[in-house]
Amino acid sequence: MPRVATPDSRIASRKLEVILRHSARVFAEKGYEGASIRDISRASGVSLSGLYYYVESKQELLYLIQIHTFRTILAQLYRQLKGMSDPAVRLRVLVHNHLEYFLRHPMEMKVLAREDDVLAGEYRKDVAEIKRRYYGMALEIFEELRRAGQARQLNPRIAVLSLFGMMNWIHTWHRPQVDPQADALSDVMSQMFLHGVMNGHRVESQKTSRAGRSTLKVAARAAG
Amino acid sequence: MPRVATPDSRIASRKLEVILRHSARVFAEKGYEGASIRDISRASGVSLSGLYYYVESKQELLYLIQIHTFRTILAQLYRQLKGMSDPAVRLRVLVHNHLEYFLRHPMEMKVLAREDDVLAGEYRKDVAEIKRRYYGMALEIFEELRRAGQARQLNPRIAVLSLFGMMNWIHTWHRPQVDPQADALSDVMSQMFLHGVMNGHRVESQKTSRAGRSTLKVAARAAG
DNA sequence: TTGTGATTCGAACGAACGTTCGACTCAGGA
DNA sequence: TCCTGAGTCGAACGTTCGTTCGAATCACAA
Repeated sequence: MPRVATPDSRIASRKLEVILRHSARVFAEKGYEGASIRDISRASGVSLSGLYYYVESKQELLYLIQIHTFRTILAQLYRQLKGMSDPAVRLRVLVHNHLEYFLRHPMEMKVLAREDDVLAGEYRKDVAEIKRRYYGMALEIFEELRRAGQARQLNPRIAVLSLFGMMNWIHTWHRPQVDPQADALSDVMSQMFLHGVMNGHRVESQKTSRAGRSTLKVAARAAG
Repeated sequence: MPRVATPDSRIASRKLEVILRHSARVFAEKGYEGASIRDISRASGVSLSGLYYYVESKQELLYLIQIHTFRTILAQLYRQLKGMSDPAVRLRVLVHNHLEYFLRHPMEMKVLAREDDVLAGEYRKDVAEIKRRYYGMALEIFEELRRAGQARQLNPRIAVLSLFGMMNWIHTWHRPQVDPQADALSDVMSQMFLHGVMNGHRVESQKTSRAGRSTLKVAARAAG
């Protein structure tokens, strides 16, 4: 069953699934470069050379983990957005979908967030493309928010990438025993993104904002 | 001059400075594990064995980069916060200080953000401690914001870590030629953190918030 | 000039790396 | 019974890894 070209049919093999699951754990724990094929062999219970029956190289291991994770998240997102039209709700769905998947698959999440630069060639292009599709979805939703007259005049690229930053950084600090789970967490983060942490006070005008900035400038100068 | 215990006196050596600067670049480009001492030797123009006159191990290279960066950021922050009392301004100072340093030292920033788990033993403890101090500063400022009655009832840990997520994620996407510089960027991110991206609409009440959440639940169920 | 400690480096160490190869087992069809 | 192809693995390949060591060079005080 393995040895085929398309990633999806590859994953059809039960044993490859097991290998990928253990690989994700090992990559998450030691990083891609820090993890050795021998570590993965030991963790998955497959002999060193046996791994190469299912996979062409260490890079392909990482590629399969990344591409499968992105595909799944994106497919779930499309399904959940169907029928939703209110931009604010659509954004909350995106956040919830992202966090729900990430907290259910913390190892894959860590690998996705950290091993961004290591893939090369066709692997890299493939992953970059699906990632761009995902980013595009978020951007679209934010633009809808703006068109609906609800979002302020912000650089959309920065707004969306900041949102992803909030979400993806979770892998560095989230402890399941201590921190809120996906439902509560996505509520908080959606609220923060949409309305910030401040209370009833109105948003500063552009003018006050400028004044605030120059305050910083003065402070910086005073501090040397 | 080198071969001394305290990191600060170590950096007093000009040549060690050069080595650390090139090390940071190499670590940023290939990751800690992916980078070899030979890469660093080549980049810094110091022979392979020559490096070990200035440094005990590859780990110490990473340690010196991280500890020096944190020390500098923290010291600058203390200086700039002196005399500022308005919590909102203090927060903006923190954000500006963070981004200003990070965009001026993108390599160190990448190393700090990515190589969080690789240090061991005393190195690890040292870095963890100063990082905790930095996090504590942010937490304090957020609590001031709350005491001043300005911040909503949010889990402070999540709020602060989300802010750091926004800021630290920058290393994955910021292109100096395309994206705003530190001043503009810290304005946008401070505003986003404080007031969110939404327009004049009032923050949803707790009740509407719950309704919003259950909307997601229904959507998730409908989507299977 | 000689001696000394700081600095630099070429060459080598053993260990670990990703990958390959040929042999083996085993189930199922002829 | 024999053959075939999928699945599995031990052993080894050549390379690269972090680190060490002893010798060479240097600046400078005696």
